[in-house]
Amino acid sequence: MVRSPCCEKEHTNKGAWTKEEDERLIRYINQNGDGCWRSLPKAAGLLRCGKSCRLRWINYLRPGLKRGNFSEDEDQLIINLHALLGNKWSVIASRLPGRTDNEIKNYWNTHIKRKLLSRGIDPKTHTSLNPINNMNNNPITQPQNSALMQTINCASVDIDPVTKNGLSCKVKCEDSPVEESSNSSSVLSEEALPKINLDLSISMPSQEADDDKLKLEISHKFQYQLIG
DNA sequence: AACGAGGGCAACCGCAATAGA
DNA sequence: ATCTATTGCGGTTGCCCTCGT
Repeated sequence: MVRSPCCEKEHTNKGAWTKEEDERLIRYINQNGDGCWRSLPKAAGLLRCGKSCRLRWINYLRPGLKRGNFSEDEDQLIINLHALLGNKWSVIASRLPGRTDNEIKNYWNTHIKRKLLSRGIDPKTHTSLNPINNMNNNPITQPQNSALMQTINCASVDIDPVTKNGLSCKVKCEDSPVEESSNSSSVLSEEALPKINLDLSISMPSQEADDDKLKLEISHKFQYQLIG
């Protein structure tokens, strides 16, 4: 199937937005609301592609955006959520009011990655760059017999009542006395969050599978269990 | 003061997901 | 159920600014 271009490329501006373009976009959305991005540029009198308008509005113009430096709490929250969700920037952004996925993605790539590396932590897997530490401290990524099915008991999961996403959870491997907690500081109060108990069965991938794949599988299983 | 390197970030691109006809 | 249009997401690019030499 041949996809049609999202806009007439010959007649659209590219690059940095001017003050006048910003004002036009804000004025139009204030009057008519956002959405229907494809027809918006023409209606608003902008020589921009709809995607460009959407991006500009979502990332810079819409009200309620924080801008400015990230706090230490936000740093930690991003790290925790990334450990749980991976590069799901839009989901991570939904947990940080006033921050956009693009902003968080940029911040991750320019600041947090380096910060974790300086602490000897692999930003991709969130495990120690020293393999000996991983063997001792991380039961989830610890190599297992690939023929076995390992059961991980999920003691409690905090659920966001709006998104139905799990915010944090405690998991414990059956054969491990150590309780691992993915500690994410929640915006919502503890009392506001209903708790559920569930059991997770996760089939451990073969030893040559990388940690990313494993995390993804776990994350997907969580989502499946919570929604289902 | 001039220049180059590196970092930060806004914006673009391509693809996947979703909506709706 | 299928096809097409549209939206949304994540990766990448490229410009601009700052800092070191």
